[in-house]
Amino acid sequence: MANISITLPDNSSRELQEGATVYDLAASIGAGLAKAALAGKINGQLVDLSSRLTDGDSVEIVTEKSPEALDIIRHSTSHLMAQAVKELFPQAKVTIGPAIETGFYYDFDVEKPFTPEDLERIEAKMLVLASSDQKIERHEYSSADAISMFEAIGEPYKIELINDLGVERVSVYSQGTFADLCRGPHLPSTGRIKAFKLLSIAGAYWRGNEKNRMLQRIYGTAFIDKKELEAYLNRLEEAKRRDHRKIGKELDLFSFSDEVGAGFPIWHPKGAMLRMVLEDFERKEHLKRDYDIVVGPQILKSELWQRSGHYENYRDNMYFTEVDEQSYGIKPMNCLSHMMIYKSQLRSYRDLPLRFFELGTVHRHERAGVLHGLMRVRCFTQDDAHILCTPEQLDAEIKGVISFVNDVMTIFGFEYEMELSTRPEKSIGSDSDWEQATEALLSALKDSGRPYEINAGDGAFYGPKIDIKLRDCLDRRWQCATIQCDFTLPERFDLTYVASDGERKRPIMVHRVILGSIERFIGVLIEHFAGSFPLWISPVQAIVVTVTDNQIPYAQDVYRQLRNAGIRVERDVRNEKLSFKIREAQLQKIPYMLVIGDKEVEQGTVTPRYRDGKNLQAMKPEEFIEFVTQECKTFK
RNA sequence: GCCGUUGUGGCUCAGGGGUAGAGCAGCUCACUCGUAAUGAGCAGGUCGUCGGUUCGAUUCCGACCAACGGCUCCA
Repeated sequence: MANISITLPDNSSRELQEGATVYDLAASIGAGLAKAALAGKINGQLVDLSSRLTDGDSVEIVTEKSPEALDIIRHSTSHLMAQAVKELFPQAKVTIGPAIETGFYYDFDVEKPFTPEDLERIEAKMLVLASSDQKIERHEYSSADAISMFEAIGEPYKIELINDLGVERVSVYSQGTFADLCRGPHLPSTGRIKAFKLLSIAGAYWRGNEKNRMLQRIYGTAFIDKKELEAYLNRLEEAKRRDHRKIGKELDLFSFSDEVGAGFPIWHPKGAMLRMVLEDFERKEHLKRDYDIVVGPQILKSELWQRSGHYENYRDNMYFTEVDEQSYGIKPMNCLSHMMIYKSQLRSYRDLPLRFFELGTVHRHERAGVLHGLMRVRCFTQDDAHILCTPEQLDAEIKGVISFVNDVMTIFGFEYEMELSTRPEKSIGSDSDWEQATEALLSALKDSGRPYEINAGDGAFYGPKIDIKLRDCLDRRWQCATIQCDFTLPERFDLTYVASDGERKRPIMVHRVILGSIERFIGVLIEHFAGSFPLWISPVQAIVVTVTDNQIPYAQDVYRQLRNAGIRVERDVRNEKLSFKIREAQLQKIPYMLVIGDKEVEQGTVTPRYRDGKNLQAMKPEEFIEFVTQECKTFK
């Protein structure tokens, strides 16, 4: 029999008999590797261990340590789940079941939705199937054969998928009596699946289209071993503990009320204080960067929204009101009044760029099912600005915004990623406008030296945009900042400036937010810090705590001094045990507890206890004021 | 908007066809006690809303509202 030559990742080569598989290659290298092998990579393409090699292939063995391992394990686990579901619910129709970032899911078409008890049964069945270590085999068929096969076993969704694929041949993976259309690759046998858990049941539309039938999706996750699975499940628990809705209630920051309406947060004193600190910070930072602060009204005539195109494209998300037979739209965006400010006088190229900043509160009628704590609400305040500039200035302005975002995210300690979104199907504006705007954003992204991704077709209807997603301490991503180019609104509103040659020219408008919305950003902050905010943004920075009633007059005096100095301080002079008061302040995550007993009264000091349990040296109240002031200056 | 789950005093939750219970918080009293819960007593709910079934519903059924997990959508 002829020999073939295979190249390994270290560039060494190996001779094998013709017809050898990836597994044979692993076995020829060593028994240990053969045992650890999960899949292979031939010429960069992920394949099964059973794949045959041909002469000249370069091959890599995928083991648990390979970055691709997790996806393969999860994908095979989703098949295992489908197998279990088919055994328990033979009438269920299988659809698709991919690996995702945090695990996997599989969508089924069933008459009756799954119950939590079903989930337990399915998981138990999966354990049995895994321990029986069934071989997972790949077979190739012509599309026509595959279709008749799936017709015979009554799987219409698979037939639809094959028809849409429009290819000659398809692959089918089988394990036991279960067979599924799939590109693969998969683990060699079900016994290789060692650590998984089914997590939740949800409705999901076939092919993600809400006009299609709703399927039942089961989410699960799988890891290389039990230890990693446990670590992940612990992280889920930690995320639950940090949930901003829970902490928001515990720290008395905000609430929602049926009587007020869904999606309308009510800001309690401490939450409002947190907002105020952020808003003051933003005003200062914007003034530093030559923005002008402006203010527009909450409602504007409907005719204006018609002119802007919002009425046409965004009406379903808007609230309207009518007074004296005049219809008004409650603003879902702040751009219109900013444009009217621009239009209020004749502008020269010497005036540009103009940067109008507004902490603009907007209302958007989001669909009922999408609301989520502070992350998705119907009334929120954007740190919104519109930059009007010449085409020549666009590049520098966008770069300026990106550096602004970077400065702010560094202060809060967030990592972030950038994405460019291009023209969507439903849009206004000419092709050339879109090209020019997209080009400007792209060049700024390239110049930033940071990695970025491209989301084709995900732009706003009036222009392309850069979205900035920050990562919190649990590695979750949140859309906050966005920079949107707009060639359309200046056109619609006939915005002009007089250029150096005396000609009237059209400015470009850039819509941008840094934090995004104060509401969402606070939600992210709460979860990131688990409610233990840095001193500079803590709504309550310190609390004066007395040991007994004897110290009340002095404690009041200290409280007054701190208040007058602008420290956000509270006092707890209740007739309670010190340990009880410390406990309450601790649960409120107040950075400093200023303990006052007889000793402090005598010496005219306070003893600050940080919320991590450590005491600072006893110090004079004015020293504490100085200390807090300095810390806040450096955003600690 | 769609699928599923849930909805009991301020909070966390138990209960269940015959007109409601705990802990915490609140209030009162006693204790004046130095770094995560002092003790005793009191008070507090038309069991999300509106209909239906029933001699009788908070408990069963339906609609609506809201929250939660997703889908779709988005700052």
